[in-house]
Amino acid sequence: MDIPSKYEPQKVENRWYDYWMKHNYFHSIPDGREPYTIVIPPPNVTGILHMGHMLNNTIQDVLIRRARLQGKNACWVPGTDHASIATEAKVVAKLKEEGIHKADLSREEFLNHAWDWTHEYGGVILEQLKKLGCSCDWDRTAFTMDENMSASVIKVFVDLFNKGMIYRGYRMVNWDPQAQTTLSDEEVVYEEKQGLLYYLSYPIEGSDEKVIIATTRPETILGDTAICINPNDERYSHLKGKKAIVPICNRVIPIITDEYVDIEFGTGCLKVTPAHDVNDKALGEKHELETVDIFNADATLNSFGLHYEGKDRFVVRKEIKKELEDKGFLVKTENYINKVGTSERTKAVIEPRLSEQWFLKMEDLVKPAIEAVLETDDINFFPKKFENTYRHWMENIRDWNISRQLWWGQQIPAYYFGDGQDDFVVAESVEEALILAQGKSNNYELALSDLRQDEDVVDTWFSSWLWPMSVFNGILEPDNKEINYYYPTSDLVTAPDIIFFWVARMIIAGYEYRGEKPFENVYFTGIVRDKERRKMSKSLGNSPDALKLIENYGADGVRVGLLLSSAAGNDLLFDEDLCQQGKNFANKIWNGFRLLKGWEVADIPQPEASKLGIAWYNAKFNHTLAEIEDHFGKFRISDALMAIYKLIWDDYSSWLLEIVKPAYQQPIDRMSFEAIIGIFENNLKLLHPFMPFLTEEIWQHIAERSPNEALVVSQWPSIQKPDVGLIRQFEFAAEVIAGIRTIRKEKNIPMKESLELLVSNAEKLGRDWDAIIKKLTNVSSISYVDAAVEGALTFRVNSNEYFIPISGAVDVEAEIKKIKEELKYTKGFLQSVRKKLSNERFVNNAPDKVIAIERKKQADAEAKIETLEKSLASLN
RNA sequence: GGGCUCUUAGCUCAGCUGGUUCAGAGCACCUGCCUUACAAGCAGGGGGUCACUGGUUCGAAUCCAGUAGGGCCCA
Repeated sequence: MDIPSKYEPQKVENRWYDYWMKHNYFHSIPDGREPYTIVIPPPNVTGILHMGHMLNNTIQDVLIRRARLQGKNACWVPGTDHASIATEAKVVAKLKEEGIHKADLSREEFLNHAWDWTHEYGGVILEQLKKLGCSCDWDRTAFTMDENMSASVIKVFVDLFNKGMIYRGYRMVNWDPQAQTTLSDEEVVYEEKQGLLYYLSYPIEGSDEKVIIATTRPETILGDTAICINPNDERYSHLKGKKAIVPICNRVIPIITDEYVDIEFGTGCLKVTPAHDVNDKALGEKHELETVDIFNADATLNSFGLHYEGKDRFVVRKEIKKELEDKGFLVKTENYINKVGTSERTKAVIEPRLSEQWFLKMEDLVKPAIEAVLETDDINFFPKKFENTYRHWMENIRDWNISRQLWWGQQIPAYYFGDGQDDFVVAESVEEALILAQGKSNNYELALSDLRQDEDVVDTWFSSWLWPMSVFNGILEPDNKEINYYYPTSDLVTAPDIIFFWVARMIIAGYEYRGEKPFENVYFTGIVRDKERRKMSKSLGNSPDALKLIENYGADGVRVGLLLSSAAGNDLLFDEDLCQQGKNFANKIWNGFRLLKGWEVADIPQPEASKLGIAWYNAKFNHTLAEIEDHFGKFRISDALMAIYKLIWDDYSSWLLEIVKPAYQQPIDRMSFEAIIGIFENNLKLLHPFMPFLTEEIWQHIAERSPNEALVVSQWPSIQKPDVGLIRQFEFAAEVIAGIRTIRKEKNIPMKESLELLVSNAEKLGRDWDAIIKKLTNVSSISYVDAAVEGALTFRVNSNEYFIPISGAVDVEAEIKKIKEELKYTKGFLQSVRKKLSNERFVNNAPDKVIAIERKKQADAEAKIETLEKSLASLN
């Protein structure tokens, strides 16, 4: 048959993915087998595949495919989340392009647009995952705004409210004026920005004196309601009890004292603006100050901004500087770098803003979640170092602001029936709300039309924290067959930057709603960076096109490239060369397969070399398999891959195939051939989780297979106890082979020219290895001698000495020099071992095992020195 | 400013509870080879005071303390 000499992934990948889908291999239903479950970290519904997704989902696919091969009931649930801020921002932008303003739409109209958008773009990323080879159970694809998912969110909200854990509060929140919504602390990114420190003078009422304050935000003076000084600051003690006049608006404000003020900072005088700064708000409450809010929702100034009304805060900053300067209030400015909070999503500068919000009390909820990770090890983090991060956050947790001033998401199920602070009820439906409201208000005339539902939606994470339960409908039907079978899930694979947003909260929700962990292990991947260690991002444009990579290197090549360099928990410095390495590997295996395919099989006796080679490989395979299992157990995915890579490239291709390969145009014996096919198939099984397409393609080429014999559902090899002695002997033989090759290379003796080998076999290596040595080095005969051979090139392996007589002059001087060098090194080594052994404290304190090892070192070195000295004597 | 973490070959990283897995891997590099499976390959080779300083120990890349320099998270 005609097989191309290069593997062509583009031609086979779609075909096998379709085949897998057609035969439903990825679909899971509960049965008697052990479940192995992963829920995908739902990507943003508007997202497209980027490097982080590729890494993350490749790892999940490796885990799930391996579990499937191990005979577990593997279930990988895919899906997306509705990402309220990001999606709403995109929809608003798109509508704007079409000349439609959100403000002109009703909630329903806007949501229709958002759903249209979701239906159009929502599936894109999931389709891309298929290109990568992800073996998700697509029948289970979920979306955080699916009907039952939303119903779960509402049910949980009502439940927590009824338990007294959700409350309304007037809080200083992180306000994103662009998205016009609140952000959690975790969604705020602090950036260093070059700004100015403005020194402003405020007149003191009834005197000519002035007081100078320093501020980074001069526009907020219009919201000032006090000046604060430190009571211990003698410079200002005479101002105590007096009043100051705010420039421009001429508001008369008290001068208060509080130790909060840092005497060293600025002038030691602080202007207090309770509506626009968290610390000032605290001061305001303590000293019962007035609160003057000068901003509109979009961060333009309101009527308190006087003649600046309607202008943006940054415009006002410039203009007010000029006005203050003109009127003589601006004393000076200094350059000042301050950390400014910005929105993770919109990049807008965050405005601290007083706002009415819904909060979830965290203090009690967090307790079982802390215990599970840090005390009982019910849940394991890989790498473990993230437990510290987790601990720090959990032990200092603050209440969760769960409301968002958006429309896209689950609308908060609170219904207002009056204007009073407490005139509301919380219920799963408006009908239930009405009954509750009638009772609460004692007004049985209340009608549905009297109820007004809260405008806000809940935070997207308030949906996704239920994900491991809600994808199995475990909230609405807590005792259904699926949730009972699949929950708790097995492994979660995610990036460390959402450890608080998501991982911690899922754990909290899991214990609250099922009394059980949501997953057993959490594997944190690294962050994908470019070669300069910069995080890959759209704005930097340093992220390669994921699909283009797959096109160029094949999905398998990209998967291998990503995994090879991603040690657990370390950031991955992505380099396209890595994908090239993956592609090369695919080609290597492909050609190994071509070699097998090209052989003619005959019923002839099995050569000794092949027999021994195969026995050795089986030992080596099992040895490596044990290593691989160990790596998987510790989530050392890249190490597992590297072990397989070396097994296939070095042990299988470079050694075994060369050992059994028949001479040109000669047939191979049937026994060896069948053994090699079996070996190759086992290799393919180990590799399948990493390179699913290539391995399935070759697997199906090897033999006609029925659908239930496909590689994707075959059986992971079980470990046999390896013959360690065989492995050690092979290593010795390999050193002999390398020795001969080195001599060929040094003396420029071509492979075609056969050599004679003589050996002084002090190590008593079995003669059965001779056949392999001869075959791989083109040695015509191996003879065993007791004394050194004159006129020969030599090399040593341990205390064995090898001689290669060659016609022509052997450089005796060079041989002597070589031996002397070896002798010198070995003697030095022996001396250090002897020193150790003659140290009484070492012998008394070191464990027996260590001493035995040292004794062996000593004996080996002594034997080697004897050999060296003998050969030296024979040369002289 | 607080917490966590890291520093090992040119690059990316292993190195578990101190002792032959102790100085390793892959890539890159150098030198030969177009040897009919594979030049996307084969064979061979060079390369590191384990950041620095001290301590504990019979013994330290590994444990402890300090110094310098990175990174992450939180304020």
